Amino acid sequence: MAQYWLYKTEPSTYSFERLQKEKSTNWNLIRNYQARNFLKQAKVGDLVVVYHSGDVKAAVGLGKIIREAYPDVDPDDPKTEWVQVDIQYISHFKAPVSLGAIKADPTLKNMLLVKQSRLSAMPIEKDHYEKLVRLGNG
DNA sequence: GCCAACGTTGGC
DNA sequence: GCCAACGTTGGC
Repeated sequence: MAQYWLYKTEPSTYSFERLQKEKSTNWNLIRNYQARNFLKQAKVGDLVVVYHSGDVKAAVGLGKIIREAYPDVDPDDPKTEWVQVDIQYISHFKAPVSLGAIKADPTLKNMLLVKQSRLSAMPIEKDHYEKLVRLGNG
């Protein structure tokens, strides 16, 4: 059974548009233990909601895991076992789901995204995933 | 092992 | 630009 994740990115660093153009990418440079532990749990076929932080502040579309966690060696910190996963572009939402809309939704406002704003990779419940897709695709 | 100081992320 | 919420670092 597929799991559902929300991965955050700063679009000036790596945008969802760039993922669309490249079709797939390695999701790397996660340097937070909690987020890394979630990356390690990702399985091929899991679905990922991509969220743009910064100026955009909205869930922008969907991707899926195509390669499970493998080493992401940090030259400045080679002894720590950071990991990356590969993700494939699926689709843009017809309309991005803004943080405001997420906070306004009684179910979605309980997501870790809202409660723990610094976390860059996190699990989301199936209900949350489905609600986000519904809001994004109308 | 504790905790104060500092750094980072991300929303406002 | 500021600040809240964390995470990390380093002195003790």
